[in-house]
Amino acid sequence: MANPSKHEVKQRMARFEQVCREARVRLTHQRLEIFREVAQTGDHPDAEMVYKRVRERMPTVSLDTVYRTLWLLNDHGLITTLGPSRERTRFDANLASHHHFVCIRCGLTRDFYSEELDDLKLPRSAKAFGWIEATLVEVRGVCRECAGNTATAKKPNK
Amino acid sequence: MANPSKHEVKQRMARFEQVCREARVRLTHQRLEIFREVAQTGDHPDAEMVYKRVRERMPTVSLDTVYRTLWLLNDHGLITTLGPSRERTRFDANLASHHHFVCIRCGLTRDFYSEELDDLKLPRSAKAFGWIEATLVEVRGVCRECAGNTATAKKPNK
DNA sequence: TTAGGTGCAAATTCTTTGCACCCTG
DNA sequence: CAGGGTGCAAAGAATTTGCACCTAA
Repeated sequence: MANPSKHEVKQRMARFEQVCREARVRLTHQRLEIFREVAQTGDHPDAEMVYKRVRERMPTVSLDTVYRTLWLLNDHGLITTLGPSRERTRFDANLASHHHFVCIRCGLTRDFYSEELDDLKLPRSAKAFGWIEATLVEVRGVCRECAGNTATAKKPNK
Repeated sequence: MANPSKHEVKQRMARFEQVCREARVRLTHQRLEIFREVAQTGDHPDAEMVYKRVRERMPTVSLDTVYRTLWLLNDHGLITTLGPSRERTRFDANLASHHHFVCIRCGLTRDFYSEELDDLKLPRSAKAFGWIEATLVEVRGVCRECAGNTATAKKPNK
């Protein structure tokens, strides 16, 4: 398993406590356990998975607390989401090899092309996971419209 | 707008008709319009957006037909999805710069590190979209377990 | 003490499904 | 003309919210 080291987990927990204190966010048992669960695994669980695992140690947590806590952690920069956060599935008819620019404020996603990027040299650690079909580069940034217009920004999660 | 050229759209439509015929999938008005909608835009719409736009031309389509058709097109390789298809939001406590290996069969996602990949040279076309915060590489492939065990594969969408 | 946080249950939102009728091949 | 495809309505999932009680600071 490619889980973070004990040391790394400790660092994450420390940062979590620090950020919570600075932001005046209460350190409850639930939050502690929910964060610990995400911090100590390398497999990027979804809310349901976190819920199941935390419940083993803390049988009274509720799923809605897990959701609330995960988004809270996300809003405070303690965790991130894989792929576009809180969005529905989006479709793409471009079958040619291409890459994406994604605006982290409004979600705008545009294709771009680069032969150089289509054929990246990958480190051994990446190849070790299995057979590789394709690599694609996701460029995260702020699109021109959002950069020029603060109001375009997505509302933070409360 | 970075939409595909008229010529490109025509090619996509032609491929669509060809694939449908080969797969014995009926070419209905609905499918034609739904595919056209995805094929002619560069903005990666979700099901709801496709529905709204198609309905302007074809006021009787239903949302469920849009869903069914999009997944059908996906299953036949005529379109793809952005990010992990049909999955819920997944969380990640790894704040260090890193990249992902994603198994296209089972969804396994693992981190890997590469200073070289952290600092890719991007083409001008990518920079033109706006301010760039970070780039991350997504390696798509088949993990070792799935490669060795066909049964692990995710069921195709019916 | 006291405002923020939690669990519960109900509400929403998004997506899928069953069924009778319709239309492509 | 036959069987796949569609629209409708209803079911199912996934996620969020209102509220009364609880608890960290």
